[in-house]
Amino acid sequence: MKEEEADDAILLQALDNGAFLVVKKKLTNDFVINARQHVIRERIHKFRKFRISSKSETKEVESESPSYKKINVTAERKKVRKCYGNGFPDVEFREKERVCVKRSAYTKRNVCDKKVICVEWTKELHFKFLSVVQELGEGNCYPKTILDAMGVPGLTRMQVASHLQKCRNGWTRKRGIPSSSNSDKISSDDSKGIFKFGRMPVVATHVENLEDSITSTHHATLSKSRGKMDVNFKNNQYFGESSLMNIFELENFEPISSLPSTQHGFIHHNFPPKQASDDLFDFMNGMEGDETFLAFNSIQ
DNA sequence: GATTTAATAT
DNA sequence: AATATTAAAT
Repeated sequence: MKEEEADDAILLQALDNGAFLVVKKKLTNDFVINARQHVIRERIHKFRKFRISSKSETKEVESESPSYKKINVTAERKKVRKCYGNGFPDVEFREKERVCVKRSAYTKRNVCDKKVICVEWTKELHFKFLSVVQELGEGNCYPKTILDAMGVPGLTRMQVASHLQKCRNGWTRKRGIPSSSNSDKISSDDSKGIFKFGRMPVVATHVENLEDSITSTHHATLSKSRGKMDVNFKNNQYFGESSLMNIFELENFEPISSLPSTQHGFIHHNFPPKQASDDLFDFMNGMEGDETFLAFNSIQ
């Protein structure tokens, strides 16, 4: 076997085992910078649509690609007004969280971009969810109950509710409720209407789906051209910044344009460039193993 | 008034 | 597709 083929075999094996990032040893600072740029680029991409040009009434989308469109802001405003009414706040503090969540794209200045913080329902988190749900049993699965039982620090009730909704609907958010549910509810016990709320999701199905989903999404594609890039990302969601963030155990971070404020207890939320590079470098070099390739997994 | 849920927005 | 957010229902 040629050396290159052997390398590919190892790479593929690592990817099959769930690695989302494969990096050649020995790490160079160039790589770190490169990786970081990927993160930055994605971050920019994520927020660029919120950037508003103050002069024209168009929302500017700055980019190297020509495929970005300009969006009529007034039309958008109408839409927003329709959704939220006239006096909607553009800043909202979530329950019990110190995280400031900004909503919608309409501030006078582009001073702050907004960040909607999403919880990633990792395998671990979902399993915890499932075990709690099973413990609670049919008829007792309320978002709040589940949330309390789970005991996960930053998690909110709404997030649990959202997840619960998806699980109940067969891992989707499609409209129609399973046809059987109505008849079950009414026929089996109508005295209290107990079955109406607190419904338990169908656990077995979801475990299956989850496994499938995870394994499939973690098959990164090997790039044919070697030497160019040592990182292979399949898609933004699983191989992008959130994965990198997981490595650092960073929960959330702010858009580039927003500023410092190092929260107590949290590692740089604003992710200063220099610091980030150094951290990544240290982290990866500190890893065990002396193989040609080093692979690690975002979901363990 | 708080929570749950379905529906919808992002 | 996955999650957040809203608005109606309880």
